[in-house]
Amino acid sequence: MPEGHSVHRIARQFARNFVGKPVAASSPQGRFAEGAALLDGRAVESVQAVGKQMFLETEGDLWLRVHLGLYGAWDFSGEILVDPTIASANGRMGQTNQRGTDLDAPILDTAGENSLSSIGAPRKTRVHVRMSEATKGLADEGSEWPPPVVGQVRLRLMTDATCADLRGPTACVLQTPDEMLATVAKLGPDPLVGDPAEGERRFVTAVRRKATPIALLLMDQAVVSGIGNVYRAEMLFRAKVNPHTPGKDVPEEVVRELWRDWVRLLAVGVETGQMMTMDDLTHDEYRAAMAHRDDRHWVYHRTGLPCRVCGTAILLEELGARKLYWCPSCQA
DNA sequence: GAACTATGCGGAA
DNA sequence: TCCGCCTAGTTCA
Repeated sequence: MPEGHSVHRIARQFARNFVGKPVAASSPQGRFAEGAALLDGRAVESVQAVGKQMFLETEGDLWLRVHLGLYGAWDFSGEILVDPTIASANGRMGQTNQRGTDLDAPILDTAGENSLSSIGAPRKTRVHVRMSEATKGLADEGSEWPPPVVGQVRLRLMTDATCADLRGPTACVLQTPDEMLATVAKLGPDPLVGDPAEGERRFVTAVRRKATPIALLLMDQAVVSGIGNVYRAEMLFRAKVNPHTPGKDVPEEVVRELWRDWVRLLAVGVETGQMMTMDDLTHDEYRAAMAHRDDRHWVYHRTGLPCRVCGTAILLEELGARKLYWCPSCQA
């Protein structure tokens, strides 16, 4: 479900609230009982997001690899230190509401009064925001500790103050350091991992070597990490590229432009928790666009609606079993 | 309460 | 290329 920005936000939450502390691990649902038993009691040493995957390192050279897939989500509760680089810290991360935002982030106006670039010591909160249907009703029982288990919790990680519940992941496995490195080695560059210039080089090389349509390459996690169906459609529109263009036929300068756009979009997404792809709109224009559900992007989810730029009806087609939205005129 | 949908992906065919 | 995973929100009856 979440694209790369959400996973980076989650990793920051773990960095703030779990790294350096011993963790109690359990699998209330039972499907990760053995893994949880192995993790239980270990200190968390580091956490890292690469693309759509998160890696949590514990003492004893054990790595937890989590991929949220389409449905996965982390719920944080209890006492939470807010990472000053992200908009807010609490609640559900990964799963998003229909507007396509992380539920932990305000829907609107995050760049204004709730400024993200605030400096200073992390704030401490003791909120217990619950957004999903499955977990609602607990907001008034925020003092309960440990939090009651609601729904299918694959893995619960708890320090003495903070609780993180994982539901519905595609992958939740333990790895050795070598296995973890092998997993990362298969992934394309992530703008927030390593040197972005080196990432650009790898991306350009990978794209321009293949005859595969650029729309498929952007979704290929071996080519570039973290881009999902929303960012894919929006990036191609922003670059005015026909989705069917073979990678090798996309001019090198345009490929570089795509990478740099991903660098920008990911940074904004991590800060705000929103996939803000219409950043060149004025504040008022953006507000107006946000006013209607499913109408916050250039082309994503806008089948049949007039293109915001030229008025042509936005097309929907299936490509690689995923829905592709694009403007046949702007992206001719 | 059923049906449908989803920002993903691995494996079977 | 299609299916299944496995969860939750929305829509519709």
